Amino acid sequence: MTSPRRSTPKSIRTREAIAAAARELFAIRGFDRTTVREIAARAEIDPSMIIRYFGSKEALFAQVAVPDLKMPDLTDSDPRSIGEALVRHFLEQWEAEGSGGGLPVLLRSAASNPEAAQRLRDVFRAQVFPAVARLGPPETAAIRAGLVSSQLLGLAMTRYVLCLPPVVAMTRDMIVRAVGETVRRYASGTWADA
Amino acid sequence: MTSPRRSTPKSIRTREAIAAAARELFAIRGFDRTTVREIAARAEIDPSMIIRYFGSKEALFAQVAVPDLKMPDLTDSDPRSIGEALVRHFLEQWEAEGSGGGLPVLLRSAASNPEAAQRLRDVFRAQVFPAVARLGPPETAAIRAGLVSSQLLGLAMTRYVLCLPPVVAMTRDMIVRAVGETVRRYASGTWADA
DNA sequence: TGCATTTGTCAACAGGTGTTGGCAAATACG
DNA sequence: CGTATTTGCCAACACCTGTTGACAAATGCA
Repeated sequence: MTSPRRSTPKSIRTREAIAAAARELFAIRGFDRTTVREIAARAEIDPSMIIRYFGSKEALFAQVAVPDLKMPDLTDSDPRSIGEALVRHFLEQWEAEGSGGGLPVLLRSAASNPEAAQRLRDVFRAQVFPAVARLGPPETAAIRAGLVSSQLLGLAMTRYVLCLPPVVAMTRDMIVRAVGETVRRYASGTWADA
Repeated sequence: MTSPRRSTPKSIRTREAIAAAARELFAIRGFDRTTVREIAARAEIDPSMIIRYFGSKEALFAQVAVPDLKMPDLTDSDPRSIGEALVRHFLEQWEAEGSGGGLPVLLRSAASNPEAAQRLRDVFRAQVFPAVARLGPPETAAIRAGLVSSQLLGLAMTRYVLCLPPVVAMTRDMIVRAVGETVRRYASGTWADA
């Protein structure tokens, strides 16, 4: 008996083709409206391969919907510019990975898919919260992070998911200037000032 | 031949039972994850009745997903309080109608359902835009309304749809104070001030 | 009361879903 | 080269979907 061989170069290529096709479709249609057969067609393989490679449609989604926000450490930067920096980073992150990123995938499905929603809450707790916590008093960290998320998530919804015309038409710099100040206020916890 | 009679008291009752059940389920599961049979079970009638009364599942959704934001006219109120007034109105509106309102229904489905998204854009144009337009210079009306929507929609998403713990835990007054200032800035168009 | 119309139930349809097993071809390894 | 293993396609499964039509019961009107 010979040692069982696994993950040959060919299998890796198709595996990534499936993952790429899944990311694109999940990101523009959401989990429910994307069928296994559609993913297979885009990856140019048989639907049954998806099950063999990933086990199930849900498992494929779980492997594909893993956002990495790459949150920067803004502890040492000018407190007046952390808001604009955060917004700019968020926009660049989204538009760079296009509609194949983990965050677009999650945001499309989170409203109607409980597991996607849970995953998004995990992203908040593991990535947004720690980054925002450092920018103000610890006792208000959760609220500050929550408010920052409400604005950034709303921005992503209106601009990329819902495609509200005025928000889509705005340039990146316009958004950075307008929303940056909001995020700065939220992140630093200075909204109670009279 | 006698005149065909229609909309008897009994038919009206079941018709509204179907609509009510549909509103509740659409609002918590979204359009795709809600089945005709589920709606029928909750309304305690036969699935086929839904088709006979409304024509199709999509037509039922269209009849049920008609939000009325009841936007107040804030032209004559104190400019410094319009933000807080708008946020408070938005929160009360949402929590009053519970999960049976037209806006919750739409927001759950808009991310993955193109027709629901179009409907939400219509609500923006017909209700949010006119109300915000009066609160500042006309040439920036679209952008101001877009920014207001991004924050209010993000708030609804994080608090009611995604249920981000810190945002859920905040009291209504805390949200009004923190987010009100943001909405005021957006609505009046004073975010470019150095 | 008599009769047309409506309201409701049941069963079934056609189509699409995720998923499975079998089998031919390609592939890697001794 | 020979062979064990993998890769891929095909057909089919069991299930669920929205929707339809036939028929019985209830109902409103003259």
